Amino acid sequence: MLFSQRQEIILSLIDHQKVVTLEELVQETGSSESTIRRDLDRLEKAKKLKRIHGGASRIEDKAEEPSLAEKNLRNVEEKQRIGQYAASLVQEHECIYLDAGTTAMQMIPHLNLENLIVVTNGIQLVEPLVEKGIPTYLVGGLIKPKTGAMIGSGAIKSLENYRFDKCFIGINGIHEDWGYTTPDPEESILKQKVLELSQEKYVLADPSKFGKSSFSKVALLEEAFIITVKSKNVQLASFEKKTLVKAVEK
Amino acid sequence: MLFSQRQEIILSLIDHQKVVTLEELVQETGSSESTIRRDLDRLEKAKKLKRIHGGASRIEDKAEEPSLAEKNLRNVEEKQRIGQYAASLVQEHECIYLDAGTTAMQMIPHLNLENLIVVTNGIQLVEPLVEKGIPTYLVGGLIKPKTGAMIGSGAIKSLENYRFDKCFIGINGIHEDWGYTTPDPEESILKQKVLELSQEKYVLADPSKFGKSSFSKVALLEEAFIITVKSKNVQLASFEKKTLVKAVEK
DNA sequence: AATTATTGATTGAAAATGATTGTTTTTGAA
DNA sequence: TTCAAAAACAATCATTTTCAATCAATAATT
Repeated sequence: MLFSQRQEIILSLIDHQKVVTLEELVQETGSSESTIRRDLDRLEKAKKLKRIHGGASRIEDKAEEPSLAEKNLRNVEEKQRIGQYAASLVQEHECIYLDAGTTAMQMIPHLNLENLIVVTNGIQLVEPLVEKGIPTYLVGGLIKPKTGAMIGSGAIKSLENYRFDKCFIGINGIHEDWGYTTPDPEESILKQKVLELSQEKYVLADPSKFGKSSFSKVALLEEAFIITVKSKNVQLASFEKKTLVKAVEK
Repeated sequence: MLFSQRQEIILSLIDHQKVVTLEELVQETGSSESTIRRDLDRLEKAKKLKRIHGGASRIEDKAEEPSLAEKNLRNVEEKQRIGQYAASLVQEHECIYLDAGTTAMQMIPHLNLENLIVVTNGIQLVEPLVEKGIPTYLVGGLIKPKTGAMIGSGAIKSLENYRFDKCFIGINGIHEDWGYTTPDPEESILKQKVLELSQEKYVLADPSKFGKSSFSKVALLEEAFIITVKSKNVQLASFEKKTLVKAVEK
């Protein structure tokens, strides 16, 4: 059996059950213990999993899971800058959509406007919004346990009651050819619907998202504007040909 | 069994019930006492829990303030009893509605069923539900800042996608003549809709609600069953003439 | 054919486990 | 309160499991 086949088995098992024993993997692949160990070594170096005594476990890219609460504290500063700029685009009397996730959440502290209405699908955004005194609508639907985002057909249906002046959505990958992508198809559909319902469309993404592409396609580059921060590691020229890109200073 | 698997069991138990005995953990994991002790040592060093004589307890990080809903700590014990009994009425494969508010929330710890689906309009209920692994749908709509409940026409519309085997709603006043009442007309309409969509209808109310009536009428007494606790201050006879009343022991 | 990469088996070392020990803490009856 | 029995504890040991390192055999590449 080829390494890539085994890798697939290993990662899929880990993905489904969080931890997997060496023995299970030997069973499942028919390979020897030594081989599996070597595979695990490689996959650990590639940061695809974490080796533990007796097997391997899923990589928890965040230090700890504070239940549903705020996590993903990576690139906070960048996200704050993006959020600040994005918030400056919003004007009084507008109705805007904020996507679930940390990036759009960073806009909230800077939303100092009267007569603003916010719609979101992220439970985490509700509390800061309400505390700011902003009238907030939450999209209904099934709750995605990991992220506290609303998804599913109920959420889509729920969305159709609204129209937005502007929407601000987060994204996992921005690729020159493949456009905006995200890992969860359910979320992808929702984002598409939001874009459809909005006059002005903004995608918020820190530089780490550029050049990457994820499983599920949301939209083409030209279908939304991009807000990001300047970074020497990312060449924006090719993206700027297709859409408006605002890169704020660090 | 691998350490990480045990860790998960241990932490989840502690998370749910605050303290856990060594014996319980031995039972639950099938590992020996020695092993569990060592696990607890490790987890204590990692600040994931606090060891106590006989087991371990949750680490009380800091004052968890619910800011959005200053939790109504009145009559907690009574509400717990009511919640416990109400939860015992729920069966597998059912789809139930839980009203926003502390009383219905008290049902959650006792909802130990497989294949249960919960719909709620209370944001506060989401986290405990999700942590229990219960598939949860949140009604969409406008958020009522004080209570974190979803209200308004959007919520009503959002509700119409569902049908419930049972619903459990909280109420502010139960009056012999005026029936069930609540102060907020918006909430009242929502509760009416929920009752309409449910097969079996339960109103949860501690004894302080009896004989009172509030601004907005939800339904007549006979339109729902009542779950409360026994109290010498309340004469239930007149209510029992009109509907089924279950008064659990204190 | 020679070289390189991958594999499975073997080895002693390291880690984890369960049982046992004697000690400390808790409990409850005097 | 005091004291003895019971329960829970940390420390230690022998056993089992898992580990990394090494080696020879096989497959792929040059």
